[in-house]
Amino acid sequence: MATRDDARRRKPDGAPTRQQDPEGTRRNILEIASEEFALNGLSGARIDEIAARTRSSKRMIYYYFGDKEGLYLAALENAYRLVREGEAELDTDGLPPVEALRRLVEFTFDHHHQHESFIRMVMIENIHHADYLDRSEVIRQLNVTAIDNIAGIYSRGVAEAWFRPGLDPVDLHWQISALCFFNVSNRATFSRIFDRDLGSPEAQATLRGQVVDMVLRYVMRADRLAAE
Amino acid sequence: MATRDDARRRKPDGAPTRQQDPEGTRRNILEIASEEFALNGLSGARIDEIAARTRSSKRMIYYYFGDKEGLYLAALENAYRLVREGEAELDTDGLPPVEALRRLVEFTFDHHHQHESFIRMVMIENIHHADYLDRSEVIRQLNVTAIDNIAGIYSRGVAEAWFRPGLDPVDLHWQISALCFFNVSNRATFSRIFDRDLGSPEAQATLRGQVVDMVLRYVMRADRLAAE
DNA sequence: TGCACAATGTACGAACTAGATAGTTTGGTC
DNA sequence: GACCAAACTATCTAGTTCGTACATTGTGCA
Repeated sequence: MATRDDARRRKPDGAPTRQQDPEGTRRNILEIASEEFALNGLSGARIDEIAARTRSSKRMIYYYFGDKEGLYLAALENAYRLVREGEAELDTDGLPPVEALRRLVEFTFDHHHQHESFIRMVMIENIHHADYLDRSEVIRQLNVTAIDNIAGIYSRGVAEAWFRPGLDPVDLHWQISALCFFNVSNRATFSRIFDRDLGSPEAQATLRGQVVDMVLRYVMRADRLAAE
Repeated sequence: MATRDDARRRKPDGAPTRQQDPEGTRRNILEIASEEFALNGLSGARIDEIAARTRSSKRMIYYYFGDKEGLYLAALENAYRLVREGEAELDTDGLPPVEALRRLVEFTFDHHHQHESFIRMVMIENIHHADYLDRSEVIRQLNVTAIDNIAGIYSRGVAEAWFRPGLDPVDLHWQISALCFFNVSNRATFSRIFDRDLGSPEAQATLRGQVVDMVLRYVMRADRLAAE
């Protein structure tokens, strides 16, 4: 298939020619818009600035996305979709429960760390009281799988007497998310206030180990822990 | 002392008279500005809107705070000061280490919960990569006491063989903060995605108990846990 | 080949927004 | 009661920002 990499083709005589590429234009706009919104927020991002960085024009933004809010919503949905797709890569089948849970937490920690702009979009969305997420049919459907994964690991762990019973997988997901999310979302203020660079590889390695530890200690039976 | 409650006094003939009250005007502007910034963010908040809600005027905002960023910085410092002052109310002296730590975590959880607009200011500041916090001499000085408190409890706990050794009080503070902060900061998106109202008193009580549990299990020696 | 419609470029305007200018009133001091 | 700095009011402006009107070009299809 002949993909179009360059935005503008040229006629044989060298004069630029308009080229139609709806999908490419749309994608290009969405990419730039996502960066700008993640960086500056909904009200902070500027349509003109987004348009300027695009290979396209402001006219096309309105043509494809309606208005600024429509563009923001599309960027938000895109961020969720990308990240949830990435999560599908995690495979804990066949691992013993404790190892599976450790793996899940490490993966979540790393994944959040690697997708800072997704984290920022979620922060921004929370500033807006999740109003736009609420309007999105798409996003809610994307979030069930994460729970299935945890629930599976947890129930195996309980069955094999490694984990204590009575915990709720959604709550577990909440706790893991809290630690992994905060690591990215509040790094700036925490680093400044306590005068530590929490973004350094060493600091991240330490935090990661502690987060794993914290979750495992929470879930595992006390008698299993004592045996360490 | 004669405090001024009404913004405008009136002459005997009933005509409004201009009244001077620098401190009151400043404080009034700061209050309204804090609300608006916490609600809408730095770029989202409107000077005109703030001025309109004030008992004062736009001119006075510039008179006292220079520009929009100056006003934002003042609001940020105010938020930190208020919350840190509130934290001083916590007293764990005389409590056994485990109870003291439990108390500390519960207090932090409740305190964050009660000061949502502070949390929002910190979120907003993180969106801005803590740039304004960086410019503030005032704020950094406010944050040492929190660590002293934790450090004291922890070292007592280790000495009395309830807590395992080798943990860093700042890291501990990080973990407690992460859980308590996330509870407020991400409530909107989490509630919507998992279709639970995490703001309800019941949900909050559950989460609170789990957070306390999580921290205690992380800090306590395994043999002490097993004895429960 | 020509038609209908999708995709794109250019220019502009109405509303908004941060901030400035100019002048007035107040309360304390000597 | 004259004087002055601080506190305050009313009004204006330069620049920005979202969004649109109108014109033009490309493409699939009858």
